[in-house]
Amino acid sequence: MNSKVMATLFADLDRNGPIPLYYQVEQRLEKAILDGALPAGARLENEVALGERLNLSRPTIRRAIQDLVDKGLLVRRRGIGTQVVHGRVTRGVELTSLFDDLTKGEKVPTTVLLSYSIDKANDTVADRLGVQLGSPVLHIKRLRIADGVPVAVLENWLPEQFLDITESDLSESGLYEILRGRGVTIRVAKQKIGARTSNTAEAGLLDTDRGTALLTMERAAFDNAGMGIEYGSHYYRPDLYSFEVTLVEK
Amino acid sequence: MNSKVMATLFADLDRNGPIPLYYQVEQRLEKAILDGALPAGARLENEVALGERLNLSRPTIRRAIQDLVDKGLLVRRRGIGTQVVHGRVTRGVELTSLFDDLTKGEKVPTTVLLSYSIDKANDTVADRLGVQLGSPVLHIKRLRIADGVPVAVLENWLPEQFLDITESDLSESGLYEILRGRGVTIRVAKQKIGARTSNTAEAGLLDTDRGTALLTMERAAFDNAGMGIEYGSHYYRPDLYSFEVTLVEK
DNA sequence: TTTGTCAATTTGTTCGTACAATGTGACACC
DNA sequence: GGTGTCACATTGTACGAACAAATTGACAAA
Repeated sequence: MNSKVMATLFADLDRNGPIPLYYQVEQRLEKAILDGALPAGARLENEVALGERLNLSRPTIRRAIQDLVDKGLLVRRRGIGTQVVHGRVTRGVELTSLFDDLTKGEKVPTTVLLSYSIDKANDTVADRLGVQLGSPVLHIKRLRIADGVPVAVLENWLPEQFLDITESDLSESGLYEILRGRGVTIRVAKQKIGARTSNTAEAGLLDTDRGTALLTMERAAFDNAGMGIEYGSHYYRPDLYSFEVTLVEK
Repeated sequence: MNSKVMATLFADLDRNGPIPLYYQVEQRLEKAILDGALPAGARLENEVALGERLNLSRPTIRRAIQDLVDKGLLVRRRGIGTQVVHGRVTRGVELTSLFDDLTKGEKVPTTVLLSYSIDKANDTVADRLGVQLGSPVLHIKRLRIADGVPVAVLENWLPEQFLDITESDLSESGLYEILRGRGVTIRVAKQKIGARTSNTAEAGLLDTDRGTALLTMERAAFDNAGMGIEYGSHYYRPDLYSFEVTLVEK
C-alpha cells in the first residue's frame, strides 16, 4: 500500500460521534478502491495488523471488510488474505429511482405530470400493496424527460398514508426523494423486468414510432415493517435506458 | 411460538460436525419461515433468550438472524425485537441460469446448439472477461426451447480454461450446471438488462415476426478470485420470459 | 387530559480472546 | 529431483462481556 492510501485510510477516526467505527473504516476502504488507490488485485494488510494500526479490535475490522465483500468489492480467502476484486465489478445493487439515476449522471431530469388522482385500489394494486380492495390510493402518471428527450413513462400507486403528496411536490422531486424526505425507508423491493412492443399512444409519449420495443418494469416496494409503500408499472425507451444489476453470491 | 416450531427449532445441534452453528440455526429458522411455522409478522424471542435456550452465545445467534435479515426474511428493530417480514416478499436475488429457472418450473427445457467454435477474444470479450485481446475463448450460441416453444437465444464466451467443454456436454446440461460440476463457483455477476427490436434473423429463430420487441441481457460472471468465468449476450421472447429481482436495502 | 420523565426491554456497537481450518513455503527425507 | 511433513500466516468460528441507542409502557406532574 502506498502513502496516498495510508493518508485516507489511517487518518484519525471519530470515536465519539454517532457513526459506527466499522462504517467509517468501510467507507474509507470503499473510497480507496473506487478512487483506484487500492487497485484491482491489491492485497490488504491482514485483519489483526489493520486492527492494531487503527487501534480497533479484530471484530470491528472484520465487519467493515465483510460488508465490502458482500458488496462485491473485496474477496478473501482463508490462509491467503484479502484482495480487491479483479475486473470492473464496482457497485452493488441499490434501491434507487430513475430520477436518482439521472441526477447522478450529468443529465437534467424534468417531469411532466400526466395524471394525478385518488382512485380506489383495483385487484392488482390491492394485491401488490397489501391493502384492502377499493381503499383509496394515490394514482399518478408521469413522463420523465432527460435533457429534453423523453425517457420513460412512470405510473405509480401509493397507499392511503400518502394521499397528501401534492402535484407540485411531484413536479419538483422524484418520488423516492419525496418518500425519503417524509422519513420513509424502503427496505425490500420486488421488481419484474420485461419488454413488449409499443402501441401508438405509448410511442407518441416517448417520441418514437409505434411498434418499437419498450423496456418495462413493475415494482412493489415495502418498508421496515413490511407495509406496502409503492407499486409502479413503468416503461422505458430501451435505446436510452437499461437496468444494471450486480449479484453477489454469499 | 407454538410447539411445532420448537420441535424444528430447538432440536439438538451438531456441535462437532463441520457445519457452522450459526448456519444450522439460520437454516432452521429459514425452514420454519418458509414452511409457515413462523408466519408473517410473528415475533421471535429476543437474542439473549434464544441463545440461552440453544446454549449458544449471542454473537452466534445474531449472525444467524442477520443473514436472514440480509435475505429479506426477517426485520428487526431496536427496542422492539425481530419479526418475520410481512408481505409476499419471499426469496432474495439468486445467481441462476435460464436452464435452472425452467427446470424449477415444470417446463421441459431443450437446447439446440447453433454454433460452437474456438475464437480469438475481440475487444468486448477481452474486456468483459479480463483476458488478453486475441487469446483463445470458447464461443457458443444456443437456442433454448421450453415445451417445444423457442424462448431465448444465448451467446456465450468462456476463457481458455474451459476450452475442453464439449458439444455433447452443452446439449445435455445448462452452462451453469456444467460449471458447477467442474467445481467452479461464481461469486459476482454483473448484468445489464435492456430491450430492442428484433431483426429478421432473430425473429426467425424465436418463431416471431420481425420487428417485435426482444428482452436482452448481458452478463459477465466472476469467481472467488475475481477471474472472468463467462460473458454472455442473450435475447429472450418477452411474452415468455422476464427477470424478477428482489432488492434488500441494508 | 395531556405532557414529561423514568425504567424496562431489545437490538446495535465494540472490545478481547481462543481455537479451527486452509493455503503457502521451507525443509528434510527418500 | 521429487515428495511428504511441518511451521507459519491468515481468515473462519465461537465464546463472553460491557455499554449505547431506540422503543414502549407506566407513572408522576402540570
